[in-house]
Amino acid sequence: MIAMSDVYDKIMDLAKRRGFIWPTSECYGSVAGFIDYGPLGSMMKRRIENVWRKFYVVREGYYEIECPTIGQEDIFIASGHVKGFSDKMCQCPHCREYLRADHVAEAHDIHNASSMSAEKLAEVLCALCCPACEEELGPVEVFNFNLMFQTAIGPGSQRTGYLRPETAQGMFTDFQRLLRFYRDKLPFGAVQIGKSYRNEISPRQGMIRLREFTQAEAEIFVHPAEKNHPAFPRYADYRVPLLGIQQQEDCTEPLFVSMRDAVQQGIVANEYVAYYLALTHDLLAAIGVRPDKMRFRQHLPDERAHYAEDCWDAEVFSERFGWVETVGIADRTDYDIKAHERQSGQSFAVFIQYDTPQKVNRVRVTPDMGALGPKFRGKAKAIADALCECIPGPEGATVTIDGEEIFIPPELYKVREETVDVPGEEVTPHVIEPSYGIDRMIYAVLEHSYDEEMVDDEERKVLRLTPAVAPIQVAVFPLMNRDGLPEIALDIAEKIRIAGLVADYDDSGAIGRRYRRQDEIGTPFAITVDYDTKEDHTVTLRDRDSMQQARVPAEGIDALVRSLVEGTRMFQEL
RNA sequence: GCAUCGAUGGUCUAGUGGCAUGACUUAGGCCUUCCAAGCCUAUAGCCCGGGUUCAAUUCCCGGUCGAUGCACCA
Repeated sequence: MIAMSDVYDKIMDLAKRRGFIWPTSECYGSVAGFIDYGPLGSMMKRRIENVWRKFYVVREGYYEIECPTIGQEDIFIASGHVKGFSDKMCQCPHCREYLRADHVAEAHDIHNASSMSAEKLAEVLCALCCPACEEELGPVEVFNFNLMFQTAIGPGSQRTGYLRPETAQGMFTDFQRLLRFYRDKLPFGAVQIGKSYRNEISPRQGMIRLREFTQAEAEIFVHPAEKNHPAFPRYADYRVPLLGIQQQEDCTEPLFVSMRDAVQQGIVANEYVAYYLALTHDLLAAIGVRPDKMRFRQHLPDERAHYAEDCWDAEVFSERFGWVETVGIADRTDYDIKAHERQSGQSFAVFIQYDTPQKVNRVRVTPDMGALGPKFRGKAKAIADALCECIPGPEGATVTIDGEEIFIPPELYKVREETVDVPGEEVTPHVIEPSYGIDRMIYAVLEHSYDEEMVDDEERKVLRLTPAVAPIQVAVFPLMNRDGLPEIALDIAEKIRIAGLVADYDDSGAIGRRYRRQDEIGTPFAITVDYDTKEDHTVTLRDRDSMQQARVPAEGIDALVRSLVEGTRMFQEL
């Protein structure tokens, strides 16, 4: 193994040269925080997204939706992004440093700075010194820097729109439609894979902090009192490294426990969260993130959103960036749904029918409108409504209308005690949210797959991508570019393409060079047509990782490669 | 955003106030019977804008991108 000191540089160099990732619009000089996926990168990204779909859409049955990347202001008022997704900042007039206004104040022992208004903060800051240049700040303007990209919808008197900072809101705003789609039953889930946007102040770290990035998010709506995942046994014995609050406080190694134990011991809040911790571990491993470079870190109480019951980040270790948050898994309770109910004025409740209707005794007041009407005239309706809500005493009932207490004698209404059937109840669902950063997953896979080794005194660069995510699954070569070999090879490549795989045909240069080209872009298998092929209709099949070759019949090679790519057969068994 | 440093074909690199090196890669050809062999040929470059100068890739200023530190990271 060769020293991987600057593995990031090597990967980004490879990614640029071979068409995985490019700086965006290079002819105009690029923009930080934006990247282009080249031909191989796009294919790899699509394949990673498809692995994700296999887990969430196919297996979990949470169907995918697709919402606009631009949303109207109400959405983000409800979500809290308009107000909360911004920082109060100011600029030092002396050194022109941008400062977090509340942080400066708090550094000078001024409490509650984060809850102060901009005006109040400016007042407080006036007498304080800049932490950068130590000059007195004096009168400064405190302004909000919102991390959302703002835009205008339509011409003329325009409505404000924002580029979404997360895909999640689409699942919330479509909640009522989704509920009907799933025929009014909990639990159900919906997912979305798409672009999100955050106007980061200073994006660095290449593709780790982007201003436009791809998220894959699932919102799973569950009954608030039923947080046991129906398929929990699937992962009950699955073990993942958990860096809980306790381990972080004690600075100890992650616990390696089964999901069953994690829930029983109260490390993880409930089965749902635990289930998606395990599923995430499973999924990341399936795309090629190394299990020994993965851990799940629980949010500490002060970094967790106040409404979140439990929150974990899947972190992936990078030689360059250390532990990188790649997936967030949170129990967001009913916060989002309640917020959209308030903002939209609509009910997002779910009516849950009981197995058998419950018998409930209750007192029912029936106002005698024939008597109330003539007596109270305009107030009669309000009094009648109030009577229905109150519990009358033996002497009569007292209701309050517009602050005025009115006594209603018993002869103006009837009281009946009755037993009614209550068929069910309305609940506000809780939301379990696994949220994946696709771009970071891609980077992690590239970094964990990159390898160098010496072969015959030459450095061999190889991306050990799992076949499930490799952009090109098989290469087909004629050993010589003559004697009818290219025709046979082209024919094989065509058959493989018909079988649904991406095959790269290459007849240029020495055979070893062609193998190396494919090694560098992670193509797991290569087929070479040689002179024996003409005699006995066999070809060599070469395995990228071992560089071993097997002689196999040309007939059926398409099905064989397909099963190798799908993992139903292994090369070593050939 | 601030400070420091950097930017030469796709990649790595030499060098310069006056015709810009070499290697690798790539493409075409010759050769070649399984892991970057060899030979011939070709393509391709001084980050962008302004200034100084007869002349700027080179010097100066501004910007972009990248690295590092600070700040920021719901």
